Amino acid sequence: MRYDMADPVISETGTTRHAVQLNPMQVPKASDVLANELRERILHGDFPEGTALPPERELVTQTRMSRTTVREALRILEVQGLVRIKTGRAGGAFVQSPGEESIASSVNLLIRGKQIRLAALLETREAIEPACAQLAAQYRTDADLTRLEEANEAISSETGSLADFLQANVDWHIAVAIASHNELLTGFMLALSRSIYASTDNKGFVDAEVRRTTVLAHRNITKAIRAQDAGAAVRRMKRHVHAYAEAVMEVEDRTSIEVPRS
Amino acid sequence: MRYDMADPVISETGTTRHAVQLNPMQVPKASDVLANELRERILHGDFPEGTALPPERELVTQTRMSRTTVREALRILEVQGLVRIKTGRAGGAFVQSPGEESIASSVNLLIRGKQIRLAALLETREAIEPACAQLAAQYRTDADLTRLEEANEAISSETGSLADFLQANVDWHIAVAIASHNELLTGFMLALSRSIYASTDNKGFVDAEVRRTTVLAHRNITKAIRAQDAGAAVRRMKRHVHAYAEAVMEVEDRTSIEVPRS
DNA sequence: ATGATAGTTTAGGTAGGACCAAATAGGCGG
DNA sequence: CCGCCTATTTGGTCCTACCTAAACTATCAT
Repeated sequence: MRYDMADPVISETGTTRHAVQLNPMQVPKASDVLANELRERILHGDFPEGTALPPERELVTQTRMSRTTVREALRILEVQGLVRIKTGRAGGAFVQSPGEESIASSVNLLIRGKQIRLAALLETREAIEPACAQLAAQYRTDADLTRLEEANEAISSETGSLADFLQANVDWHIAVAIASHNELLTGFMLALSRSIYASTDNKGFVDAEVRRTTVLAHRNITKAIRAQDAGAAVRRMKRHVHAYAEAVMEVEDRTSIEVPRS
Repeated sequence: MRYDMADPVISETGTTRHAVQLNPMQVPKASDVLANELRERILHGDFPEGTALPPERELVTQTRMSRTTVREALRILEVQGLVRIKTGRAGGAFVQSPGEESIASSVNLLIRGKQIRLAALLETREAIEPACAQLAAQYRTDADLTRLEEANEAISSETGSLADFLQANVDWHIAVAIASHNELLTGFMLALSRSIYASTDNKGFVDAEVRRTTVLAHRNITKAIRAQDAGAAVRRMKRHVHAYAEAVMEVEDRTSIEVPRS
């Protein structure tokens, strides 16, 4: 749609007028404006991580906005994980770069809000995690291997409770993601694993048998990653998560899920 | 760590005291408390989508908090995409379920904030998109096919500007994701595509040749999806995005990227 | 001197009131 | 019945005051 200048029009009073045509315009909230400004500056790297923004009352004098508005803006940035706010003297808003946590929580919101099917979660994991394994095999460092081994040990203890097992399970999967050295994938996996963990928790299909198989699969995949055998890592991870998905879906039988709070 | 009750101690004044041991405690902000409460209720489904929360001033009387606090809480929910706030009479906070948008924006923040390498973005896409293609082949509806065809036509016009081409390109990829009928994957792809689009924009390696190849690849993949040939869809998509990634990286030569504003 | 303790200062957190701006509901006149 | 206008509701902004948290400082007792 185009809005052209209209011809001048003479009104009854004789004044020359131009019939201006205005499109419905959006008046952004003051706090959003401030928040956007600060966000851009932060992301642009104007303030290195850890530096403190000016105190609220000074932002007030600088921006000539009310303290309410300034505070709202800072709150927004806090929710988005761009600043961390500390109280007390020498407190204030400290710049930080949003971590995987922020992704995870927003993914969690999506999952809970849209009541995403467990099947979809598992599908997504089947898509992402083999790739993580591949990259992990390529780029893993010694520290990554250590983390994997630790998780493996924790998961192996036959005596642990179900919750312990599931937690160790999640830890291992996260460790693989971290080893991929791809922060995006890591963020996704973090969010996914937690949600899957949560929905698997009360399914109660994890028996001793499942635990043994899981431990074995993890060991083999870890071995492939250590050997930097990307092909094997992909293949085994693919089989592992697929088997898990199948097992879950067998128990599940197409039910809508409940993902508990974060 | 455990905190046990200590034995009673007699102070010099003769008063009987119990040396209570307190762990550093976190005093949550009032607005967070309210926000959490409302969030849980919303996600729990207490308010169906589209219903309006009570007006601010009524929440004030109900919660006995100040309006400032109530407003902050609502603002948080708005940022998280759980409510949409309208002004004016009959306005207020309307419940909505967080869409792919919220994921996309938070992923975008992560990418910009952590200065994620273009290589990592492409890696991630290589991980996700073949899976999208597979699922699309399985679950695509007629509407999905229509969307794919439309994007294909838009992209085919040799006369369009670079920006048009890239936009149509993104649209097609998104269409594939949508066809997968997996909202999580769709959200991821949405975020990814935009960022990749943005960073590819000023690389200027997209010439007529690249455009022809792209169109061709899209056509073939679309065909596979139409024919519900999951295997072919995966294979072709894999090759397509991999080729694209290789081409980009060749031009890129390991440079840190600049992803412009959302 | 030294170490505990009580102020002091600087920051964010909460409260409540006043007023502005947007948008609709509802009444009024044609 | 329709269009206009006003009244009212509801969010947006500002202001001012006061509370609380935390770090610094001076003071006082040992």
